[in-house]
Amino acid sequence: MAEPRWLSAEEQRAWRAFLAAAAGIDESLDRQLQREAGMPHTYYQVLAMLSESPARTLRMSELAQQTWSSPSRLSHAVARLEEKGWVRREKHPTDRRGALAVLTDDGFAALQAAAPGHVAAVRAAVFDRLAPGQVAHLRAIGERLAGDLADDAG
Amino acid sequence: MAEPRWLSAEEQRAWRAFLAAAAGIDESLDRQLQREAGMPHTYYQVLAMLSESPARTLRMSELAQQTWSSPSRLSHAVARLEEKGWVRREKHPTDRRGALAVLTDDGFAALQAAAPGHVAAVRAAVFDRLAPGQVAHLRAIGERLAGDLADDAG
DNA sequence: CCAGTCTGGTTGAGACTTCAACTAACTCGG
DNA sequence: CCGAGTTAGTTGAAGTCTCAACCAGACTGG
Repeated sequence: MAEPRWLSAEEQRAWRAFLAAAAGIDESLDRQLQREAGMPHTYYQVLAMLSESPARTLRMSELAQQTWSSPSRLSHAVARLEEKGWVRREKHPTDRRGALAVLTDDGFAALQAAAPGHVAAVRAAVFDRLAPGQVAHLRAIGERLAGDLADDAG
Repeated sequence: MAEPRWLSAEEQRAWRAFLAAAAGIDESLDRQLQREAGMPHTYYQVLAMLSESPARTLRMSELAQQTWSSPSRLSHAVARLEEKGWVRREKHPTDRRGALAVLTDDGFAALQAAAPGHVAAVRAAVFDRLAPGQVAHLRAIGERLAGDLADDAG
């Protein structure tokens, strides 16, 4: 275990700025959605992904990947959304282990009702604050950081 | 309530990339710290901020601001850290409402033990993946997004 | 000095997430 | 066809976070 490579001053500043930004954005979006739509941001993402999928249906495992959530988290989330009548579970037609999540009409309506406020919040928290060229920078950086981390056995 | 300004295709891509990146980083750091140091990332930040403060002491309200956490969250966190013997509460000398959080020697030791693994994880998740100029971009973007959101009464 | 208000901080309940354990079903070699 | 290993998904307990309610001390105007 050699001396670790600490962050440079420039990296430190970038890192803290990122942490502050991420915390602020997260909190602001979660609050807005909770207040106006009665759901956390993660649940909104579930509904949004389903709404864009063919037949508004997605297999649990795919939905989990697309919302960057663990199987367990998604399972709990779908259970909650089912109670609200926004999502319904169906059996997978060929793989009998599988489960499908289907967005109900009520769920679609809830999503539509929540969407305008949510985009407005995203604009307020992010895009209204960026200088013109920075959207492209953000995308480039995001895409580099988004790849899967192979977890090295520490 | 006019027609909302939806995100452009470019904004959409940037937004999704950001969400994926933030989710991935968060999960990876939280896991590493939980595994190797027995604490979540938020608690690490508390210890880190205290360690950099004069007398390793900070008023609760300031500590909350510096870790971007609500008073309630911080209060719970400090309670937990107190159980572990890593932080101690003291009374504020002049403002009798106030409370101070003090990093104990054990807490400092725990932080030192956790730090190398944590920086390594930050490097792996962030800085090792960025192209040379992108650290500056990340900082610039982060600083713009970090400012407080005045919450408009929706 | 006192009432009203504001600020600092804590608390408990409920909601969400994680982790580990588990069931069920698919797959593959023999 | 059987058994081992893998994949899909769920569950319950424990941990963390949010929200609203709350207490206590500080400040302000009369």
